[in-house]
Amino acid sequence: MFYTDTFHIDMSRSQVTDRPLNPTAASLLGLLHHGPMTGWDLVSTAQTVIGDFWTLTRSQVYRELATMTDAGLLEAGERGTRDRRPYTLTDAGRAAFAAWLDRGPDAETIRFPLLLTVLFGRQLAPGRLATILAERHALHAARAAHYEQIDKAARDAAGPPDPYAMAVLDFGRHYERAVLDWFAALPPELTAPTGP
Amino acid sequence: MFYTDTFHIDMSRSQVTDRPLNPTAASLLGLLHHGPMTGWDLVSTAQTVIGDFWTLTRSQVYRELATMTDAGLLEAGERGTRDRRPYTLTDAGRAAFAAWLDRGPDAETIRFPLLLTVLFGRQLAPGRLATILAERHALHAARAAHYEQIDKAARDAAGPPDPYAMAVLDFGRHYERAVLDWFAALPPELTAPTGP
DNA sequence: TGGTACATGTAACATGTTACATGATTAG
DNA sequence: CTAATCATGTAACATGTTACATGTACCA
Repeated sequence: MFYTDTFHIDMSRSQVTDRPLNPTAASLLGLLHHGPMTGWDLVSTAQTVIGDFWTLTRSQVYRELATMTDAGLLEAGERGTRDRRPYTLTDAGRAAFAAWLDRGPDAETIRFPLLLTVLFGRQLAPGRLATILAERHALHAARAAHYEQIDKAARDAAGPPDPYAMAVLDFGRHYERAVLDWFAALPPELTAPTGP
Repeated sequence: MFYTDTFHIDMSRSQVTDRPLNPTAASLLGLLHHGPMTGWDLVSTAQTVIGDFWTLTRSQVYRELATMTDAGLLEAGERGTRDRRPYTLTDAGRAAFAAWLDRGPDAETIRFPLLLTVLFGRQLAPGRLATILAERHALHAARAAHYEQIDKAARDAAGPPDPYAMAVLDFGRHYERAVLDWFAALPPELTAPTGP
């Protein structure tokens, strides 16, 4: 096999212990505080809970679970039906998460390809930029509406909402509203369907 | 040497031609429309022109320049003083850039580690989240002020400002203002220095 | 009994980051 | 002539993405 003879891979995995967690791995640990979950569960939970401001893929999740298990931060349970394998936090995992959380966040990275398009927009055919902007605008309007809807649902729910989760949601609302405002403030030269 | 016997690296490089450009590579092509530049020039130019919404590192730039040269999108000039090596757009490079630009932008990715910290904030020691938030707030306030300053300078400059560049700058202003608004709207439970 | 949704994982590759090595030019 | 800055690049690694392979359980 190709995999079994790449010994250095296992070496690097076993060294994970002394490297600081990455935010993706840490998030998985954070989610596992609610109880054992399988990779599948984690992917879908993460998607809904942090998916709006943090992307992760299935592959990544399984990889992080494997390395964190090797590092002793997680314990893999017995495979159940459909090969479901629950992962449980260990004390080391809990400690690693607490340490990560307390270190404070890194700076955010915004990567907004639309701004590259705008910056180089003069080189597009007349009207093409306007089309692109209109498409993007529709997308952000939909997202903004989506957030408002979630916000309303959370407010209408019984009992006081979790202020931490609400703060995160509120960021999404502010962000999308800012993007919409920006669209609205664009000069007609850029948004005119016939081009500048 | 280690490098010379990894033949497959050159293979993958030569296949770059038929894969679509990535936004980082495309941006370099975009910048090179103003004339030949060296890797160093590109790094510093990119830093100021797109650095606020697109990160790139020196290593990345040199790598992209090498692969794009192999793919025929660029032509490497003679090394000048201090080994400065200017890269020039080829017609193929111009065409590749135009095609990339016309395809329209991908969706943006926002990765905001602070939101992870907030989401898991309940697990921090009392007051710690408030401290972190205050630090971040200061940082964003500074950035917002910075943008306003650039905006003012651009407006005061002689001649009409480039509407494309202004639109990009304006996004930065909207974004930072949204972040500041979000901070201001956070509930006291999260921002109280003694913790919730 | 056959299709769809569930579930796990590897392989291969693309992109991003950090650290290191080397040398040229310029200012003092 | 020496320290700071300019300039290029490789090495090593970390992270992110896409495609592929495999099999299970449920439901019509």
